[in-house]
Amino acid sequence: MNESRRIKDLLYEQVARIGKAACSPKRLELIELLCQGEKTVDMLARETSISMKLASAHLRELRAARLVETEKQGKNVIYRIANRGVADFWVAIRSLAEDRLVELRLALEQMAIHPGEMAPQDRNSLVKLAKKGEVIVLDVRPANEFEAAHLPFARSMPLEELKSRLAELPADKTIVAYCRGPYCLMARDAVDLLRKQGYDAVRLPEGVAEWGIAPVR
Amino acid sequence: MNESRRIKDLLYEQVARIGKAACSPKRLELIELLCQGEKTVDMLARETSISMKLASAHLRELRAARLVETEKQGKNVIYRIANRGVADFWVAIRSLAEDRLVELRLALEQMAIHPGEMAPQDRNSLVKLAKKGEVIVLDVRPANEFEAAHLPFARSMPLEELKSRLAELPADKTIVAYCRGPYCLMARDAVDLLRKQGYDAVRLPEGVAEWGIAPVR
DNA sequence: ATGTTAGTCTAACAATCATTAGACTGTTAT
DNA sequence: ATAACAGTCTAATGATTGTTAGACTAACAT
Repeated sequence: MNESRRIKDLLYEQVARIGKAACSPKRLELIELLCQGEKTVDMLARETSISMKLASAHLRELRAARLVETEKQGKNVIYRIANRGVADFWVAIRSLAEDRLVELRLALEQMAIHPGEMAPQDRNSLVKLAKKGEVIVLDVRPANEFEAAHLPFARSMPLEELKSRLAELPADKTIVAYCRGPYCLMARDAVDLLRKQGYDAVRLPEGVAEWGIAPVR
Repeated sequence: MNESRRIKDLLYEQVARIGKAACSPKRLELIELLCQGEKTVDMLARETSISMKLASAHLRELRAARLVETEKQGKNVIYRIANRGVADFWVAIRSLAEDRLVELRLALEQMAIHPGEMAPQDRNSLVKLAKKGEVIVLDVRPANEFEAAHLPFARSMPLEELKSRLAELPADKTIVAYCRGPYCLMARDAVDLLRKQGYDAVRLPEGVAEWGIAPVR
């Protein structure tokens, strides 16, 4: 009888290792970033506004749970998610959180007060429109993230370059901007800028993780 | 710039509340139990081999994350999972853990050394066989869990009653026993007993949560 | 060789969490 | 009324974490 207790405790303890990896806000943010593509420690530290030391410590936890893998390249250490299941898990825990926690839904609604928020629509029809060139799907993340993975028929134009590259965008097409996902504000800022310039722009609050597109390499 | 940092921190913090609920082995075990159907605090405490006080404290955490709900019934407090999404999450985190953690896979293989472990097979064909009565799908969990939710065409025969009710089982049919899921040992014990009695019995290491069947009420 | 960059490791402190004990609150039974 | 039951709440403990600082290492540049 106590035998099976020991076995059980062992099993649940292992599953809890994944929970432990997911119980810190910063670690979740790191996972989301890594879903966009591989990154070095200080890229991750800068994006999450924490010290490299702290980033390193959090990444160690994620590695202990085998959710991320590393590779040394020159003097950099490159982190990436272990596989697509990790990205799926990030989407799953986020969607459970949004389902259960009113506070989170409220905060997201606050964000959506900005003009140009897009109602989540059918992905297939968006892809068709993008394929025919009837809308421009604009990826405003840094270029290396676009290279690692992007939505079908998307064009890369990182937020920092947007202002100076406006001439490349046709003024008569609807522009659908997206970034890292619903918690990332780059697409929102891009839409603000585009609308001020007279473009018909909307934000798609999804990214490659939500579309189930895994980064290459 | 710092404005969006604050917003982001808030969002990830909310998601981390779900992670925190899932970072303790005992809380995961409680979630799994509640996936079988509603239960009182001391039922949960007994099943998980912890004190009622500790169970109460863990359940408070789960309630803070809105993963469970309570209802007072007489002098008992009844806990149940908030909705089916919670059960889906339990299956998701477990499957990520099994994918990523060799230690967990090894422990599960140890368990499967027992005779009568069934290879995970097509659910539809199992249901068809059960419907035609060509196999007996046997639910060996306590009766109230069977009532809350069970696999299609399953028969209830709780493990404790199994020995005394053997006469009810046809000796010429294959018996597929299941319980609360892969981490529960009741079906394994049932299969051991049935095989000793000469039955052709196998264990299906799945339960209602894995089949996406939510408990009623 | 020396310094710089990019990162890890260890130790330490503070903060949080798990667990238990003890007092407390309703509810039912007598 | 009183006792028993089922559970919560508070406070206290020890154990784990989060976070930072300082020493360290490996790769590259000069």
